[in-house]
Amino acid sequence: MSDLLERLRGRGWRMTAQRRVVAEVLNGEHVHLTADEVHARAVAKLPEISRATVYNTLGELVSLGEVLEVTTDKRAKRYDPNAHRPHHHLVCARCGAIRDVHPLGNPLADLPDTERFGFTVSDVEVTYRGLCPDCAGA
Amino acid sequence: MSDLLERLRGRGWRMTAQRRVVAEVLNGEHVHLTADEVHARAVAKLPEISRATVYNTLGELVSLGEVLEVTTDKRAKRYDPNAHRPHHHLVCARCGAIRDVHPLGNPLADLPDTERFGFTVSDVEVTYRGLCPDCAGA
DNA sequence: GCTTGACTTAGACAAAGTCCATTGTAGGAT
DNA sequence: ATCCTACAATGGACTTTGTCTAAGTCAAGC
Ligand SMILES: [Mn+2]
Ligand SMILES: [Mn+2]
Ligand SMILES: [Zn+2]
Ligand SMILES: [Zn+2]
Repeated sequence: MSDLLERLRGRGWRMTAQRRVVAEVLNGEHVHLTADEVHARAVAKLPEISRATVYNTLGELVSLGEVLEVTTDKRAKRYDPNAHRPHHHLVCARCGAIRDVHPLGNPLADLPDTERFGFTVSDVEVTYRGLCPDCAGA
Repeated sequence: MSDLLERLRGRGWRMTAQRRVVAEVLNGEHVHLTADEVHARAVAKLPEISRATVYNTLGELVSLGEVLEVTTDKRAKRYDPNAHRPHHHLVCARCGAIRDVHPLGNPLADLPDTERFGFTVSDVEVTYRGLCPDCAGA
């Protein structure tokens, strides 16, 4: 998305080949790649890009609110370019496939005051788990 | 809980000092310790217990359904002895405090068929985030 | 085209977790 | 009570994921 790149340049981001490539890799719907996966795809386009730069760039994109960190997987964080429409995730317990989903209702409203222990609750993260059609299809 | 130990012995678990100590450490409400924290507390009661044994025992307790793995923290998995009453978690974004919570309603019902992509959805995991009273009180 | 501070790099380091060969022991058998 | 043996514990090597740093490179403004 050159949209994204424009926006970042406007925010004073110095444009480099490495950052362009990372932004290109993080493009599309239902994209939830680990840092290593991003690195592997970036290397295919720009062989000399380093792991550290991928980590740095992902971290910056997260700070800037352009990419979300998702932790559906207990092993590695995943990076989600769909940061502008709030959503939750549906994960296949067998193969790990991840889809963006948009449930009805607001789970925040379902948490009664008596269950808040005085916390100021500001956010909720929901992960649905099950089997994808491929993995369920006997 | 000797309840737990009894149940496990009934299932053919060989009872050892190490397993007893790990089970003792995992006792109480709102307990969500990392493996290393479990190890530290276990060492206080049984100095020679090894890290590997703590990991093995926690893994077995999870397989047996007696302990839940919780991943509210992106760093280390946490182990939750409250496995018999389904619940969700409320996490302080600042200090990491974790409380068990029991929301109303069933978030599974809030996911329309059109948002299921053919998945067989069987479970949902909800994490509320905010600030605990201590961290919110400036 | 210079200059310069921001960016990139390779590799060391760290934290969380797994694996394995060896040693120890719980609990049934005698 | 003692023996046996399959199961469990141990320490350390190894892997994975991520962070940090010192030195080299380059985008962009002048
Ligand atoms: Mn997503
Ligand atoms: Mn819990
Ligand atoms: Zn699947
Ligand atoms: Zn707090």
